[in-house]
This record gives sequence, C-alpha cells and structure tokens, in this order.
Amino acid sequence: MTCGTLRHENIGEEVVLRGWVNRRRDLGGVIFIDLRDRYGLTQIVFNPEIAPAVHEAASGVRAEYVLAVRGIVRERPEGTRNPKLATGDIEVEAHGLQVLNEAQTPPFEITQTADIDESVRLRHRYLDLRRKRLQENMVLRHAIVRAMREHLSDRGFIEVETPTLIKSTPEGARDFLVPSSSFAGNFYALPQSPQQMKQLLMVAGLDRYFQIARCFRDEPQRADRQPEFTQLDIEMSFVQESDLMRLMEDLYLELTERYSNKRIMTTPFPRLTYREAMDRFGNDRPDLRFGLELKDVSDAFLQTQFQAFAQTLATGGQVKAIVVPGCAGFSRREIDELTEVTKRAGARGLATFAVEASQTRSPIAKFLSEDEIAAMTSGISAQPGDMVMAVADEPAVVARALSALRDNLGQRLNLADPDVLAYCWVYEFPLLEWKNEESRWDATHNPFSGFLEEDAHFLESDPGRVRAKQYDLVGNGHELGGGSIRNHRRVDQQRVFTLMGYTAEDTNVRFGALLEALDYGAPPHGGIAMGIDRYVMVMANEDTIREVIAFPKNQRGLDLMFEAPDSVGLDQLGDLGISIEPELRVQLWNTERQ
RNA sequence: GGAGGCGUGGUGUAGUGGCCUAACAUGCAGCCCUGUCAAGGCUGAGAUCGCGGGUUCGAAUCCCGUCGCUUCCGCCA
Repeated sequence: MTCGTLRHENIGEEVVLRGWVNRRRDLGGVIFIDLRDRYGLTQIVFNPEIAPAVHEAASGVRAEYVLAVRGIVRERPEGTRNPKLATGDIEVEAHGLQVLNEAQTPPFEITQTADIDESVRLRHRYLDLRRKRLQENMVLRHAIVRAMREHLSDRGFIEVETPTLIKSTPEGARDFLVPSSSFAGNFYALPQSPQQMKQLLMVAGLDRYFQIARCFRDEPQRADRQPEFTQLDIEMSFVQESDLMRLMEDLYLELTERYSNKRIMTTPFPRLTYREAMDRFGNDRPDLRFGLELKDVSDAFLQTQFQAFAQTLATGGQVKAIVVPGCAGFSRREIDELTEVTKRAGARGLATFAVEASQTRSPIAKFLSEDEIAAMTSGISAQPGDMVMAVADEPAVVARALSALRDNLGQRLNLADPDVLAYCWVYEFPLLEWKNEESRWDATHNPFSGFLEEDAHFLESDPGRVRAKQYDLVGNGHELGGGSIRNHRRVDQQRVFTLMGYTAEDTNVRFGALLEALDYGAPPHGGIAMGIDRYVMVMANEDTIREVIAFPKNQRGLDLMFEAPDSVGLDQLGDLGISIEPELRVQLWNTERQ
C-alpha cells in the first residue's frame, strides 16, 4: 500500500501507510498530515474525538518524520475533496501512529519548488532526491534506459560488460589513473569509452553489441559534462552509416513518443553534412528549432573601401550575416549585448544594419557605399523591418561568433519551442584536423573512424580534405551521440595512424591488441555511442545533466556529499609507491560535520 | 589557462554611499484555533551582507585582492 494508491473504492478498508510527513496542518482540534512517498500524497486525519491518544502523538510530529499510520479509508466530507490530489476523494482516519524516525529540520524545504543553491542541494543530495523534480527525473531515466535495453534486445543485440580497469591511451581526453599495490609504479586507467573493447567484440563475431557504459574523462566540467557519465554504447558488424542511423532513428523516435510530450520537428531526421552545418549554422550541432541561418555576404564587399572588411577578405576571411526578421528596432542596449556575445566568442565586432523602407541604418554606413549595402541586403533577401547582423573574420571565428549570436537570438526571441524536439544527423566530418600546438594531424573524432573511399587519395596529399564515415545525432542543439564506421583492415588503420605521426612502435604500444586483432579476420563494423545523461536532460527539460544524475559532482568535479576526492593515508600511498609533492598536500575539505 | 554572472538570516529574494539599529516571503519555535490541503491569526528567535584590504566623516552598496558557486571559450580522440 502506497500513499498514491487509495481511491474512492477503498472507502471503509483498514490500511497501513508508511511515508514522510510532507505537511502538517494543526487546526487546534483536528490535525491533517499529508503523508508522502514516491507514489503520491495521502491526507491523514487525526481526530481527538475518535482516537485521542493518536491525536496527541500526532501533535508532536514534524516535517519529514517517517510515519507508519494505521487507519480507515474515509470518504471526504462534501466540499472538502481535493481535485489536485489523485487521492483527493478520500482520507485516512488515523487509529494508530508509529513514528519510525524523527527528522531534523532539513536545510531546504523538500516541498519547495524554487531554485535552491546547488551546493546545498549537492551536500544533501539524498534530501534533494526526495523532491518531486529529481524523483521524476530518476524515473524518466530508468524508463528510457529500460526501453533502450528492450529495443535493442528485441533486435538481436546482446549486452556485454567491458572492464573498468583498462590501459591508459594518452590520446584524447586525460585518463583517470588507478594505481594498484600489486603493481606499484604502474597504473590502470578508467575507460573514456569502451571503444577498443567493442571493436574487439566485433572481431569475436558478437555482431550486435550494446552496453549501458560508464565513461570517465578527466576534463573540465560543463552544464552537459561530468567526469563520469553514461553512454548507450553500440557496435554492429557488416553495416554502413545508414544502417546505424536508421537503427538509432527508430530508437529515438520510440523514446520521444513514449516518454515525452515533445513533438518531433522532422522525420526522417534531416541529414546535414558537416560542411553544410557549418555553413548554415556555424556549428556542428545546430538547434534546428529555428532558422536565423548564416549567409555569406562576402561578395557584396569585394571592392569595398572599408578596411575592416577589405582586409579580412584579402586574407582569406569572409563576411557572414544573420537576418533577424522584424528586429530593426533593437535598442542600443540590445545591440550592445549582442555585440558582447560575439566578442566573447572571439569576433572583433558586430556590424548591424537596420533595414528600413527608405534606407538602411548602420553605425558603419559611412564606410560603405550604398551599392554595397544594397547588394548585401538584396543578396540575403532582408526586408524592411529586419535587422542584419554581420561578422567579418577568418571562417572559424565567424562560425563561432555567429553561432553564439544565433543561439542567443533564439533564446532572446523565444524561438526555440520547448515542446519541439528537432533531431538531425550531421555526417561527413573531416577525418583529421591540424593541431597547431603539436604540429601534427589528429583525429577529429576517434582515430578508428574510417574514411570515404572517394577521399582516400587525399590522405597523404591533403589530409584535411578527407571526410570520415562519421555521424553525430543532434537534438535541439545538443550532441546526443556520435559514431562511425571503423577501419577494419589494418592497412587502412595504419595509414591513418601514420598521418597522425605515430610510428609503428607507438601504435603497437598504444593500440597493439586492436591492430593485431584486425589481422585475424575483423569484419567490417561500425557503431555509435549515445550520451544518456544528455538525452534524459533534454527529455526532462533540464538545463544541466546534474539534474538527471543521482549523485553528480559539481563544476570543479568535487563530490560535495562524500567530499571526494580526498587525501589518503601515508600507509596507503606507501603500498602504491606514491609520494605527494609537499606543495600539493593541501586540505580540500574543512567542512564541520555534526 | 581565459572571459562573464552571482555571493545579504536555514531557504528564496529586496536593498547599489547616510533614511540599514538591514526589509520581505518562506522555514523554524511558542501560543490560539475541530475540515484544512501553499490552512489561518498572534508572538518570537535567527544575518557583523563570502573573506581580507582600501577609498570616505560614513560602505551590504565604490575600488583592489582573494575564495566559493555557476555559465561559456580553450579542452572534451
């Protein structure tokens, strides 16, 4: 029996309910207590004329006490029913009360819905988890993960667990290292993902694998990044990009339909090449719920006398613009704020043009000819009443600045409908990118991604041009997951490693097991890894993944409840052969616990 | 590593140079109250305004530094 089950038809039954005191209303005579558990609220009545001793006991009860109440389900008197409660037609007339535990006044109100300082919430996460918001998020997360398991199991996938103690591979994110007393001086690493393991499962012939996999990356936190997070990890043999996309599309359609009230914007999910996404949105994970696309207006200024534009164009830069419909009347303050947004993203400035029927007003109008301005506005079909906002710089900066501007405008103008989920695929990412600091090519995604056969001849001559068989699923501007078709022949994999500057010795040390396995009849295979935390966050309309993780760490990666990480004793360190530099012997925690 | 925002009773906020002896709501404590459900009424406790320094006759308020939280960039194969 729970606090959410009793209804009209239970009237007259004797029941026992257990739960927490949500609220107590002591009217002097009769006392009402709303008893709460995961399933709901039930009003308990303590009537001094029916059970005086029980009533007396109830007057000492406080919020969050844990009670067991024995009583009889009664119909509520006419006019006192509560339509806001599922159990609002009835109440339980208490005949017995047992206080299972008392409770201190909590540091924040369990029933409060307003935002509470997150540090306080994290320090007492078990109380935060008592609140409706997080309980609903946990239930949603469970339902989604369960549906993922069922969906894939029904299609012949098997769930395989892979180890958490593995070998460090210094590529990509920083590893969390784990020492062991058996091998003092050597370290395991926690997996950044089960990437190599799942590929080896394909070599093994377990052609459809999935796992709800915990991944660890020792990198700075973000609203959607935690040092440990969970992925739906998938790998399949004998497939192409489109097979993976279709599989995930089916799954995410089902999840969205079953577990949210959101309308899917477009099905099948639009597919954008990386190039197209960058051109149109300046971003490889565009929020497609609204337009405000980027337009290249460089052509209008090829002959311009305006130095800022002319010089940018002469040095391989570009001028791109966003047309903001109906916003010619942006205030000075709004324009300043938007300029600040683009500046923070690296732009030197933001050129604005308020298009009016008779003229176009702009702070830089005096530097430009009327023809240039007209060529620009007509080229992008700006109408009277529109605001045109432009950035001139090298392409990467333009993309970053206008993408930030676009997101800000979307928010500011309420263009992103929270009831819509706009999925899309972004594919054909570049295989490699040039790392200036290291003076070498590096994988943009993971080093095992295959490349398009038609681009293979560029591999040595123009590596930046080679497109990978790689795809990301994007939803409402969040990267929900990504994957690729892998190199299943050693020679191809070796070719990529060589480009990345690894010697045969390097690759043998780092990826020896995988490379060797490719020599033993590795089938063509590919896969994808979907971020579960991020997806649940989107489905739950939360702004951070901390709201969908039971015990998250804060932005610095600290666990405020358990107070981790923490120093350890010298004896423990001694077993591991580890000594700590004196300047690092700092006390992280000085909380006084009761 | 860099940039922005925030920091005032337990919680959420107001106060942006003197009217602050710091306000409001909620929570908490006590009293009153027999049909409430965000119960109501009365009374009360509770903050040296993150910390340190400075400017000023005077600082929650301005300046500098510092710490914490948070968002973003870098980073995240």
